[in-house]
Amino acid sequence: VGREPEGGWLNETEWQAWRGLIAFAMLGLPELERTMRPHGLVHVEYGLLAALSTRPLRLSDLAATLDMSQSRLSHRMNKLRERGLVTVRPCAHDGRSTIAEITEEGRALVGEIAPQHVEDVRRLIFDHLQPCQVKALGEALAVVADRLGSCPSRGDS
Amino acid sequence: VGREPEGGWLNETEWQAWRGLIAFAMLGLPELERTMRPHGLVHVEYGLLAALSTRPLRLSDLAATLDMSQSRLSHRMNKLRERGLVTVRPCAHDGRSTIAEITEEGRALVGEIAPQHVEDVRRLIFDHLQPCQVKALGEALAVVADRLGSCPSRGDS
DNA sequence: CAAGATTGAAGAGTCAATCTTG
DNA sequence: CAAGATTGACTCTTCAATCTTG
Repeated sequence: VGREPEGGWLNETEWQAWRGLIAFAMLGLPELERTMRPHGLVHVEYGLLAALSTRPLRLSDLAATLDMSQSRLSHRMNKLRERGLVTVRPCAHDGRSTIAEITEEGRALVGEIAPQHVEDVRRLIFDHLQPCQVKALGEALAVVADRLGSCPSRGDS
Repeated sequence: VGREPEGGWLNETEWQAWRGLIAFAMLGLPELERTMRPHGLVHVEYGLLAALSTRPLRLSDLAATLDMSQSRLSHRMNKLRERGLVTVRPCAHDGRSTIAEITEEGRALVGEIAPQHVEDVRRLIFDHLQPCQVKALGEALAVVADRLGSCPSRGDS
């Protein structure tokens, strides 16, 4: 925002909360990216591998899980496929769908990165909070997820 | 993250909080961008104009205020200058510095966008929270901001 | 026609290199 | 040499257009 020109449309408390969210976006997220970069990944690619490490997934479901557009997913999957971290095969039941699966190399990379990533998340956020604060944070932000998760405003094109 | 492969390195509560933060990044921020796009701006450019609407600023200070790298600022300022939304002049006291100032057109654009932006922020976050939740959110995230704001890990190149 | 998926172009962000002034 | 600032190359994201299958 920038502290609105003509007085405050957000009160002092709201302003602090908003500043915190923007700080997370402008400082916290780049910090996560810095951990991924030496491994040749961006954060969302790690998310894809982590999701696939549980079980193979339709590309559509994968995109929905990570709140990505299909085209964004497609570009990321191209890279991951070229690096041999995932494989892709047509779905047996629906010729339109594609199933993505993680490879052994992909699984190994996730295993290598995961501890660093969790440590990042702790160092960035949770090391500084009391359990009750974590709870409050989660409950407050759950609204965002619920509200936006079921919104018509998304979609690829 | 993606719910780590081998069990939970984050407990249930932390997981919910983390999910909320990522949801904000993956759903909330793009929503803000969608409001800016019809005006030919990205969110951070609006932030720059909003900051400059208070008073002229050295580019360095502007970058620090918005937690941007100098090169990122430079690229954005090129665009804003070409569109006539800001002007730039050398600093009188230090030949290395540059002072940025908003133009009348820039000020008008901020005035046009600001109400929509504030409404976005309310609709996304604060309309759904009790005052005490806003307070808790702000206090929890203030730690993040403080912690990351004074970190050695940043810098342009 | 709708759903799943891919592609290419344009805009934005990051990094490294560079330039100038103190 | 350090600080302020700029540039170019490369990568990532978005959007619109397209293709295929149900």
